[in-house]
Amino acid sequence: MITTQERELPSPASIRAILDQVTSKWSVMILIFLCDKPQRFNALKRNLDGITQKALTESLRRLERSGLVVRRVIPVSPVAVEYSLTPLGISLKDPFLALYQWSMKHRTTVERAQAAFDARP
Amino acid sequence: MITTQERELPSPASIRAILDQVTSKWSVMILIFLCDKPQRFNALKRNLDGITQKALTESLRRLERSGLVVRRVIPVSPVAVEYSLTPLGISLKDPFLALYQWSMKHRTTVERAQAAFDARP
DNA sequence: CTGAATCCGAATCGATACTG
DNA sequence: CAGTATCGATTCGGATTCAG
Repeated sequence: MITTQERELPSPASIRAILDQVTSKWSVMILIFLCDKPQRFNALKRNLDGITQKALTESLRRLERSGLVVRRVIPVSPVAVEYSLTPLGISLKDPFLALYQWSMKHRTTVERAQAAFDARP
Repeated sequence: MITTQERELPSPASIRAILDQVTSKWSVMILIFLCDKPQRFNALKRNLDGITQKALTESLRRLERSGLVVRRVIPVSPVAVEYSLTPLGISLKDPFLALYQWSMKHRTTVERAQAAFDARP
């Protein structure tokens, strides 16, 4: 029997809820790009190569909702919107960078494993 | 124009494909549990508290396909199946532990940020 | 015990069009 | 420029059933 009462360990489900926010579709890539400097909507869109407006909007909302990203409207014409990391967002930099570098390092290994798996009898 | 030819940097899309495998729904939690020791299907299911058979099966398949997990059938009766990490899977331990610990540490902060966001006018 | 197969409604996706 | 609205397509999730 697993309980969370009186324990400092939260339930797996509640941790996974957090992980879900943080590892959702474009989150890692967006955070990585925002680490460099605050960026505007279309700058992110260009960098992310392949993301749709809708997906980018939704991802940024989710990150904003979780307190990782700040959305700042700059009242010029036409309107500019700049996204930047909060301190909480910055605290994810190291873990995300580790994930990102892992992905770069092991990309071809993973791709080969997948191809081999798919070619199985 | 972005190309990947002759560059050591893969395209964002190809990196995200890898990240998707690795950060997909239950991956982090499964890998964390498998770090301790190889485990059987139902042991994982119990530990993961809330996962369905289908989701666990699919997650394990995905991890196996990407070369992170090995599935070993132990021919006893009734049949036992043990899942364990490959060296590649083990190499994810540190990044995932970092993510996991971040989630535990900042869980309440994130939850409060979400509640505040949702309560906005 | 460890799954595979199926069904079905819900959620998500991508493309397109439109707006301040 | 930075979105919102909409719609059809695909995928996903959970429940159930069956099998080696």
